[in-house]
Amino acid sequence: MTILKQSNRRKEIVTIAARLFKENSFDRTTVRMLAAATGLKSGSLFHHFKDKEEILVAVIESGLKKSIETIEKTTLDIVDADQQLFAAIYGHLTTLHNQQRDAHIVSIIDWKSLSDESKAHLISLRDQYEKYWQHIVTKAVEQKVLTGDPNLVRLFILGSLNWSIQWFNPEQGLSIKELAQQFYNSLTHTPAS
Amino acid sequence: MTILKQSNRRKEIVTIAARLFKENSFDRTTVRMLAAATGLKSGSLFHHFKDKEEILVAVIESGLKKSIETIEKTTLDIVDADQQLFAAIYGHLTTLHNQQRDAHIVSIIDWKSLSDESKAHLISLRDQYEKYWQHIVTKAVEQKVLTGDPNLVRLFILGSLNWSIQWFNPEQGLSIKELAQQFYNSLTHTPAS
DNA sequence: CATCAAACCAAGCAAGCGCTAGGCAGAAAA
DNA sequence: TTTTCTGCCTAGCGCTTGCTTGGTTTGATG
Repeated sequence: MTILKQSNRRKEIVTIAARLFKENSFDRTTVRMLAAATGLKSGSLFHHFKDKEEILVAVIESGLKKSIETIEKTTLDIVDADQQLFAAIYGHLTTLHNQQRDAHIVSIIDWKSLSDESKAHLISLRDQYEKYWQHIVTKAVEQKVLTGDPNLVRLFILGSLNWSIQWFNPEQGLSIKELAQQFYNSLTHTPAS
Repeated sequence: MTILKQSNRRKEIVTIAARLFKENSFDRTTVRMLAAATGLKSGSLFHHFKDKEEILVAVIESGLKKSIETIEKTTLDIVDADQQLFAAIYGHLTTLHNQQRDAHIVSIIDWKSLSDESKAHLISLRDQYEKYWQHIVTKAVEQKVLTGDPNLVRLFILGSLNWSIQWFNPEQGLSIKELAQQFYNSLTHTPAS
């Protein structure tokens, strides 16, 4: 609201902050660590952000926006419910583990560190993202690809995917696409090829 | 190592700490908050624990032990793979959301705040718990109740269940048992009754 | 060249943090 | 009765934290 034009410097800081927040969590990342990583002195950060929390908000916001962008691009022009479901799974795992990964991961982990005001703004973004999922899951249930209350099924699936940040490492073993395939198969009871 | 006999006072502190850690996270819970909640002065806590991290370790340990106890009691004498799976799901959700809930939740959230030495000890406990799950899932796959690589399927399921701490509230709407049932149905594609 | 705002630095403050040291009361042990 | 031990308090130390203040550099613009 204050700074309309997102300066490049700001974006750089957000990118670096996302990485540090992911590695250490928000609370354990000090402004001095952020300063060192960005090549600034600690005080100079507050020229770009009014306080530390504003950095976190910017990080989470960027991650959520990227996720929304991804799910729009990769699912909106698919007709079949099962293919659409797979695309959504693959897209979600990609934003988590690969492209822009850091930002989305932070949005999953550090909600607790946010003040109520900041939360309200970000929750509406998150809701927007989940609406896409809701639509996809509902269609999949109607066409018997999935079973159960769409609302709960959506929560089950997203939880499962989000949890992968705890154990999945794309640099060893499975690729992201393979993981998505395995996940889709288990979910829909499709036998392995 | 120092205190072999677990004093009652220690257990009380662990219980209260579990609640606070869950509400605020470990990092945002100060020793002064712990002291206030236990009715002690902040310094007195260190008569029972050598440092703050030892309190976290004790909390997580108690939560994991409770989970192991629960899965043993509720699944070990069941023969059918599908019933065993349901019991494990129900048991896990129970330790998360009801009985002793705070402790297990903390073990899910606050791994990052642990030093490497503390982690090693707790991971072996967690592995022990997951071995039970591995066994149950493997059997379920063999009997076509579930589909896919048992290792991955286990991670999918536990992730999904753990994620429920982000959105599920047993005091409004669904009961824990109903949630478990819904989850089981979606997972196995069992049509709703 | 002069101007001015944006971007940064140097220095440090106030508050809060985990934790320690030393002492004291009361019960148990000798 | 004296000693010992446990559980707690009082007081505060040393350090780190997020953030502020006042001044300096830089680069674009008239």
